[in-house]
Parts: sequence; C-alpha cells; structure tokens
Amino acid sequence: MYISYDYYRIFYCVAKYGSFTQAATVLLSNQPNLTRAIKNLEAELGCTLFVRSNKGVKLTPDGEKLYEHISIAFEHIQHGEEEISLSRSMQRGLVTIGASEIALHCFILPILNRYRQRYPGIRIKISNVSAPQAVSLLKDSLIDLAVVTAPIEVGGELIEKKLKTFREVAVGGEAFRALGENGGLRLQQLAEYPIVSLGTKTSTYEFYFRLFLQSGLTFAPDIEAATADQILPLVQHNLGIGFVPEDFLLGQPHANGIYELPLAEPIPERDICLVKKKNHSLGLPAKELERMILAEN
Amino acid sequence: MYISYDYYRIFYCVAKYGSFTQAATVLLSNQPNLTRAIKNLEAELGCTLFVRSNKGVKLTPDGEKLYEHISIAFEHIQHGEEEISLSRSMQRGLVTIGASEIALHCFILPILNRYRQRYPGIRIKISNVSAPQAVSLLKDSLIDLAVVTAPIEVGGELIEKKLKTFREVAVGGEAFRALGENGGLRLQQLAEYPIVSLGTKTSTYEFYFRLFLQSGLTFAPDIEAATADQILPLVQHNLGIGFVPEDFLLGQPHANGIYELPLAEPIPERDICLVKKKNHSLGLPAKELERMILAEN
DNA sequence: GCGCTCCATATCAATTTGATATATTTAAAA
DNA sequence: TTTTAAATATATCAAATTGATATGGAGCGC
Repeated sequence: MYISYDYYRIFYCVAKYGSFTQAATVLLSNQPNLTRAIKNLEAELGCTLFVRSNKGVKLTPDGEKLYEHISIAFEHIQHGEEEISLSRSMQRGLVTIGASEIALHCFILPILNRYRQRYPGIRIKISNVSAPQAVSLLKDSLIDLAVVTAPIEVGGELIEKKLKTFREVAVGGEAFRALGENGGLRLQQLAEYPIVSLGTKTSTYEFYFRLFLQSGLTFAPDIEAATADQILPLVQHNLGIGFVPEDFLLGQPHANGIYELPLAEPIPERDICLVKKKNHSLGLPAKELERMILAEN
Repeated sequence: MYISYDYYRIFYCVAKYGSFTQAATVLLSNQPNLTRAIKNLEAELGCTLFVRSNKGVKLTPDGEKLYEHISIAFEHIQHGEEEISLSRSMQRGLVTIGASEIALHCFILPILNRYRQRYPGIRIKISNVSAPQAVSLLKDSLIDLAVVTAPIEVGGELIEKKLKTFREVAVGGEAFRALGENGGLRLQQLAEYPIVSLGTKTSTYEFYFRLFLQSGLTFAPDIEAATADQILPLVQHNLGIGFVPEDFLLGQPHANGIYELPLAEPIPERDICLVKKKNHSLGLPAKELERMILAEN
C-alpha cells in the first residue's frame, strides 16, 4: 500500500524538533507512537531516517534528502490550509460579479460599499458588462454572480431572482423641453425624434425594441451610447431623447439642462435580477455578498 | 486534532481524476471510503471542495485554491519518495570520502574504480586530505568515510578498522645510489642526508618523527612536499632521501633514476585504516562502498 | 421507462492509532 | 564509580479509524 502521509507529518515534526518527545507534545501525541510511526516509515522506505541518541535524534543523509522535499511540501499544505481558513473567516478572498451599468447605479453600488467596509480583506472584481455578456461569463464560471436588468435569457443551468423593480423615464434636453408641456406624450410622438440608446446587444435595447413593437413602432435609435453614463450628457447636448432610470435624475437639478418628458403611458417597470449558476458552489465571500444583496430585497 | 494528510492525498487524487470512483481504483480503495474521507475533510475545513454530479465531481473555487497548494506539495513528496527509492536501488546518490594520498594510491583507487563501474549513477566525492584533516571532516559529518594511514587520533565518536598493512622504503636519486651499496643503512646514517617528507600535519610526518625518536634522532626533513606525489620527483632530482610505500616503486624502472636504499632495519609496517563515525547512519551508497572496502580485506 | 453510471449512506470486521506502563541506553552529575 | 536524568524502545489493550460490501437515489442517454 501507499505510505501514510501522516507518517510524513510525523517525520517532518520529529526532524524539525530533533526529538520524538518534543514532537509528540507538538503533535498532541506521545513519544511511543512517534517511535512506532517512524519505525514503520523507515521500514516502508527501506532506509534509516534518524540517528537516535539519548539526547534526541538527528537526520541521516537519507533523512536529510527526504526532509528537503517534505518540508517544502508541508509548508505548501500549511499555506493552503491558512488560505482556506482566512477565506472562511472572510479575512481574505475574492468575489467576482458581473453587473450592468443600470444595476450598478440603481442598486448594488451601495451594497458593495457596505460589503467592502465590512470585509476589507476581500477583493471585489466587477465586470461591467451587458446582461447577455454577464450570462455568458456566468456560464463559463468566470464570475460568481451577475446583477443585471431584465429581460435576460437564462439557460437551464442558471437561476434568477428578482431583486428590485425600477421605472425609466424619457428625458430630453433644452431643445426638447417644450415637448412635455402639453401633457403626456405618446410613444409614436417620441419616435419622430432622434433617440439615444445603448447598443443593440444590451437588455435595455431589447426592452425598448419590444416596447415599441407592441405599439407597432420600430425602435431605431439614432445614437448608440457605449455606456449608460453617456446617455445623460448626450441628452443634455440635445442630441436626442433618451430613457434613463428615474434614479439617474435624482440630485440632477433642472439647471443641468435635462428635462423629464411626461409620457401618456408610463414605461413598464423593469426588473433588476440576481443571476447565478444552479449548482451554486460559491465560496464564502460570494455567498455572503449574495446574502447581503438578497437581504436588501 | 490535525487534519489527516491522507485525506489530502485522497483530495488530490479525486481532484486529479474528477471522480471518486476512478480515484478509488487508483488509490486501491473503494468509492464509499473516498466519499466519507472527502466529507470529513470538508467538515474539518468548513467548506465544500467538490460539486458532485452524476458524471463525476468538479472542484469548487475553494477546492481549486486548496488544490493549487496540495498539488505542488504532493509533487514534492513524490520527488522525495522517488529520490529515496533511486538511492535505495543505487541508481543515484552520493558518497563522500576523505583519503590520504597514500591510502588512495596503495589501496582504494582500484576499489573506487570498481564501485564506479558497478554504480555509475552514484557520485563519489573524494577529499584528498591528510589523516588529521580527514578525522576532523568525519567528526563534522562532512564525509561519510575516511581511509587514511595510521597513526591517527580517533576520538570516542569514531571507530577505525585496519584494512591493510604496507611497508615503506627509503629511496634516493642517482646521487645517493652509492649509499646503499655497502649493505643496510642505519637510520642515523640517513639522518645525515637531506630528507624529503610530507608536511608536519600529516600522519606520515608523525610516523617518522616517532620512528626517529625511538633511535634518539630528530626527524628534520629539509624539504616538505605538499603531496605524496611530489616526493618521487623530488627524490629523482637528488634533492634528498624520501620514504615512499613500496607500491609507489612498482612499474617504475630504475632507469627513472630512483633507487631503493636498503636499510639495516626495515621500516615498521604501517596501517591503512577505514575510519567512520560510531553512530554510523550512512546512506546506502556509503554502506555499499564500506562493504566493498572491507571485502578487499 | 429502462438501464447505466455515478455519488451517498449504512454497517461491521479488520486494522491502525492512542495511551499507559516499563525497559533500555547513555551522558553527565555526585 | 555510582547515581541520576533524559532520551528512545518495547509491550499491551482499548478506542478510533479505515476497508469492504450491500444498498439507495439521482441524472443522463436510448
């Protein structure tokens, strides 16, 4: 059979302390056990590892050679154990999430902030990607969790949990301010003006595409912004009408040149979802973040 | 208590093969045992290491982290085991000996030659030193064995075994050839001529110092050679009278200008001894060399 | 649905380990 | 020299662990 690796641990300790008796106390064992263990080990290896004397033991040349390897090996194991234990105590670790910009702005930034303060040793890696990209990263296990805006296509291996609903509003710059003055606008009216939106491969695009389709309209934005952050400045400079979450307008005084355009029918609510793999085998850091996100409710 | 390192071996194997069943066959065990072992390990570490499925198991993030360390560790252990086993099979290894020049020339060179042919993988490190130096190296465990000429001072921690006796003869060059023609010379006569010898810190010097003292003479060599090899050339060029082992003259025709000077009383025999530490904890290569040296008898 | 393959669980004998008492060795102290 | 002390070696038996077998359950492909 194989040589018990526990014998090697005993070997390691005995070699380190140069004494069966001392090693026994360190290993919470007793001297006769170690004597027996080393004897077995020597028999299995077929060589003598220690020179015994009345004042302790010393490594033989063979023993030294073995010790060179074993000591390196065991220090690695100890590092491994340490890392696991640090991760368990949330003193260290890594959690990776994918988040769409809207989800980031409207929901999880404050959560991440709290998480970071509570567990400063844990690194948070955020991939700021569109919902479909996040789903793909999830499937490849490149991120632990994704927080994205619906609609998303979750395959069989993913599960999603609705976290929060939010509503978007239409906004225009100074040039479009007048549009909203005669009461609610209809989609059809909006469609006559240039529209600023995100790229076609985002759930936001998908959402508005479907929304317009329901009214028999084609959603054909004139300007595709690369990031949600760019929409407000584009609107501000009168390049078109945009749709942004209500939250984006908070703390943005009208003096900024951005005006909410009242709609005849409000844009349906959208959902922010947490998505993760079904066989969730997350590390503790990710589990804890998930818990905090869900606790936000 | 500590985590059994045998559990880590099981972890290593299961991770490597991605299957309890396969790992079980490799480890000559059975699947339920591994299931139990990994379960215990997970409980002790406090985290899940594998995602089980119907087609095998996969590492969790925590498991991956652990595996990084454990795999390195176990490869080291395997190297260690391999090295021991190679050394055991005499395919590799190192044996270090200290040998005085006389011992080298008169005795062990042919043995080393045979040893080398028989075990080409084992390196032989020869420290060509004087007997007292060899003793010191032995005491510091810097060499495995020493083969030197008596007399030597072995402390309590060393043991010596007589290997062979040899006799030295006085030799002179062309200029001293006539000395030997009227029958045996006495030491006193020799003492009148310049003498070539080794340095004061050699057992050879010690030997002749005592020998001369017994005849009430002082051994005062005019020339101290650094190595025994240099004695014959010095003698050849008529720089003095030297003492060399009979063997040194074998195959050296008189044409070389070196002549044995017959003595009234032959120089007492000297011994070549094997010396080693009492608690001999030699590796197999050294043990085998010792065996071959003793077998020479 | 059936059969196949995998992991999970239960159980008991066999082995190994843990613990204590005691013997032996050896160097240093009296 | 004898004693003492400190280390390892040996013996023994209960306790814990491991090995092995039988069995159960879940998922995948046909």
